[in-house]
Amino acid sequence: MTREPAPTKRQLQKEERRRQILSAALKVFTEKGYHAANVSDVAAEAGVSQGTIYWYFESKEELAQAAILSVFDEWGQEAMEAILAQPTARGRLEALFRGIESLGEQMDGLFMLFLGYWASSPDRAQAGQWWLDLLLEYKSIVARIIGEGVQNGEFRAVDAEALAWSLLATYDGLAAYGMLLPDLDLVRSSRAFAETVLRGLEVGS
Amino acid sequence: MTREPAPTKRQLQKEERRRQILSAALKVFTEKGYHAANVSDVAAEAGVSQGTIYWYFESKEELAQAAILSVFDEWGQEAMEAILAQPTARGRLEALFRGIESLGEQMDGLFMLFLGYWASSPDRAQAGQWWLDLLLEYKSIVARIIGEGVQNGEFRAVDAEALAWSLLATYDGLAAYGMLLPDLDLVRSSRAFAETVLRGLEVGS
Amino acid sequence: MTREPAPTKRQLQKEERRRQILSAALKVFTEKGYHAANVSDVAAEAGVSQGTIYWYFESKEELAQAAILSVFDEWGQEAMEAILAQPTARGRLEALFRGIESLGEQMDGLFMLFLGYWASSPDRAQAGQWWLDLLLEYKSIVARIIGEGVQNGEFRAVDAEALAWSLLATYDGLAAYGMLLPDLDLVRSSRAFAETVLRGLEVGS
Amino acid sequence: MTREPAPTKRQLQKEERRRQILSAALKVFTEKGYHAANVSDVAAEAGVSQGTIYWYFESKEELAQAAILSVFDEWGQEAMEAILAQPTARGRLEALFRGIESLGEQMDGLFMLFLGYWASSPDRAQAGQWWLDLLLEYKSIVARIIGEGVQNGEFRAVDAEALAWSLLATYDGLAAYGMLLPDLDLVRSSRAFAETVLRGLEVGS
DNA sequence: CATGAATGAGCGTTCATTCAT
DNA sequence: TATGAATGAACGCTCATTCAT
Repeated sequence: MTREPAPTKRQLQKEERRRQILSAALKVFTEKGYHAANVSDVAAEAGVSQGTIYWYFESKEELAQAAILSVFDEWGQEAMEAILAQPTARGRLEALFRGIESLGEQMDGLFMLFLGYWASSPDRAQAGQWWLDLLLEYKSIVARIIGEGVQNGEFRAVDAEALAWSLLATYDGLAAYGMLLPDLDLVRSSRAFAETVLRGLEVGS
Repeated sequence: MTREPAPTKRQLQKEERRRQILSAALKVFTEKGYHAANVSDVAAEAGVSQGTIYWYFESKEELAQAAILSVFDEWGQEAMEAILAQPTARGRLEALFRGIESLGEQMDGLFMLFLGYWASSPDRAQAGQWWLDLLLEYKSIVARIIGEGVQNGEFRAVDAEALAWSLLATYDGLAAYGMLLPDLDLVRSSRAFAETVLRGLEVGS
Repeated sequence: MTREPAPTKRQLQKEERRRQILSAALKVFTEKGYHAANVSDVAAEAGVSQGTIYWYFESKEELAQAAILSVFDEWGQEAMEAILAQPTARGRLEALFRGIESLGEQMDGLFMLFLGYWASSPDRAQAGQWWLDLLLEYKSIVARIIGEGVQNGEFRAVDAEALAWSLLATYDGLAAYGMLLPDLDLVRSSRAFAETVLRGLEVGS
Repeated sequence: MTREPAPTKRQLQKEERRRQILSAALKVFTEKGYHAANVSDVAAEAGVSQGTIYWYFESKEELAQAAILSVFDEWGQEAMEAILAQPTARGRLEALFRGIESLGEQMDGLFMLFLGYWASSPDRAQAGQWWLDLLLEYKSIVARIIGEGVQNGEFRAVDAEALAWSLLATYDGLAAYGMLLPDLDLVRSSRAFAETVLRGLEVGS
C-alpha cells in the first residue's frame, strides 16, 4: 500500500510555508481588518519577506480569500459530521447551531475580514463570488434540514428556503455584533434564539 | 425657556448645503462602499469642491457617520410611531419587523457602508461607538417589547435581552445578504422568520 | 479689441506650473532615459511633490509624451516657416535638413526618450500611436517636397514616399548615434549626407 | 600551434545549453523589448529555471548583450563575404545595403532590443560600449568602401567618414520605423535610398 | 464660504538576483 | 549543474487632508 506519488521534502516544506503564511494572514487580517492590514504586516507575522507572500499567493485579495476558506474547509467537515450524526431534523438543526457557536471568536473575525474585503471591492458582484458559493452551500444545508423536518412531520409547514436565509443571517449578524461588543454573550443569544426558533417550528397542538 | 435665535438666511443656506453633501455622500458611499468611494467622488456628486466638504465635515470618517445617522434619525421616528401605535407586544414586534423591511434596499447599502468603514478602522472599539450606541438603543427597544410581552403573559418566559440581539442580528445579516444576492427576496425571508419567531414566543398549550 | 475670455491669475499660474513640470520632465527623462528616471526625480527637479505631478498629468507615460510633443510643437512651427520661405524644392529640402540639425542635442535626448519609453511598452502598437502620427506628418511633408521637385523637373523621377522615409530615418538614426558618441560631429555628417542626396536627386545630364 | 584541447561531452552540452538560452533570450527580448521581458520569461522559453540562466550569464544585461552580439557574429561573416566578392566600390556598397536588408525583421527587433536596454541604462556611456565597438567597426567598413571609391575615381570627393555615419544611421532608423510601422516597406525604402545615394556619389559629368 | 492646487505618507506589486538543497 | 524558493529594494500611483487665494 503506497501513498500518493511521494511528496518530496521540498513539496512538504512548501506546503508548510503556505500554511504558515495563511495562518499569519488569518491572524493579521482578522485583527486589523482587510484594509488596515498590510501585506508587509502579514509577512512580518509569518516571518518571511513581502516577496515570499507573492510566491505563494497572487495578490492580497487572493491571500485573504484563501485564509477565509481555509477556516471553513476545516470547520465544515467537523460540523457536517456532527450534523449528520443526528437522527431527527430538530437534532440536526441544534447540531448546526452548536457548530456555528463553536466557531466562536474566529467566526467574528472571519466575517469582518470578509466584509472589510468585500464591502469596498470595486466590483462587488465578482469579488464575493467565492464567498457567495460558500453561503449558498450552507443555505442549502439548512434548507434541506428544515425541509426534511417539514416532510417527516417534525416541523410545521414553513418556507424552508426563506427561513434558512434568515437563520444564517442571524449567525452572521451575531458574529458582527461579537466584534463590536466583546462583552456580548454570543452563546447566550444563540441559545435563546435557537430555543425560540425550534419551538416556533414545532407542530402546533 | 428661550426660542432658538431665529435662523438667519445664511444659516439656512448652510444647513441646505450640508444636507446636499450628506445626500451625495449617502449615495456615493452606499454605491461604492466606504473605501472605494473617494471624498472627491462625493464632492463631484454634490457639485461642490473637495475643500468644501471639509468645511462641513471634519473628515471622511465623520462624513460617513453623519450620512448613516441621518438615515436612522429619520427612519427611527417613523418606525417608533408605528410601533407604539400597537396595543399588543406581538403587534409591536410585527410593526418593528415591517419597519425594518421598509428600509429595504437602503438598509443594505447602509449596513455595508458602516461595515466597510468600520471593518478596517485602526481603532475599532472607538470608531464604532456611535454605531454601537445606535445598536444598543434598538436592542433596548426590542428587549423592552419582548420583556413586556413576557410580563403580560403574551409570550413565553424567554431571555429577552439575548433574544433581542439575535433578532437584530438577523436583520443586519439579511441586509448584508441583500447586497451579496440582489435576487434574494428579503421580504419573503423576513416574513418566514417573523412568523416562526412569533410562534416560538407564543405561550405553549 | 478684447483678448480671450480673460485668463485668470489662477489659470496663468497653473499653466506656468505645467510648463515648469514639463521642462523638468524633459531634462530628467532625456538625461536618464524613460525607465531609469523616476517620477520623484522629475518632481524634485521641478521643485514640487510627487502628488503634484499627478495633478497635471495622468501618468508617467502621459508626462513623457507631453514632454516630447512640447518640443516638436515649438520646433515644428519654426522649421515649417523656414521651409515654406524657400522657392525651390531643393531649397526646401535644405531648409528641412538645417532645421533638424538645429534640434541638435535636444533631438538626441528626445529620440532616446521616446525609444526608451516605447521600446519596452507592453503594447507597442498603441503606445507609440501619437509618435507615429508625428512621424507620418513629417514624412508627408518630406514626401511632398520631393514630389513637387519631381513634378516641376527639379528632381529625377524617384519614389518620393519611400525616399522620404529613408531621409527621416537617417536623422533619427543620427540622433541616436549622437547620444552614443558625444564626439560625433552630427552637423558634418548631416552636411555630407545632404550634399550627396541632393546631388543624387538632381536631374542627370 | 596547438589544437583546442578536444571539447569534452560536458563542454558540448554546456555550449548547447548556452545556445538554447541565447536563442530564447533573442526571441523573448525582441518580442517584448528589454524592459518588458523578464528573466523568467526567457527561462520559460528556454525550458530551464531562472537559476540556470544565472549559471550561464552574469546578469540580464549580459544576457541581452550576448544575444545581440550572437546575431551580428553570424550575420557579419556572411555579409562581409558578399561585400568582398564585389570588384567595384559601387558593387560593395550595394552588397552592403542588400546585406542589411536581409537582416530584415530580425534587425528591427535587435535595434529595439538594444535601445530598450541601453536607453535606460544608468551609465549609458559604459553600457553601450560593446554596441559602440560594433558600430565603429561597421562604420569603418563603410567608410573604407567609400574612401576607396573616391580614391579610384569611382566616386566624387566626399567626406567618407561623415557620410558613412549617415548611411548606417539610415538603416538603423529604418529598422526602428519597421517596428513602429509593420506595414512600412523597408526594402522599397532601402532601394530608393540606395539608388539616390549611389547616384549622388557618381562622378558628375 | 468656496475653491482647487498642493502635499506626502503609504500601499500593493514586481523582478533581478541569491542561495540552500 | 540545476532548481525554485526566497529576498528586498524600488516604483508608480492614490487620496485624505491642508491651505493660499
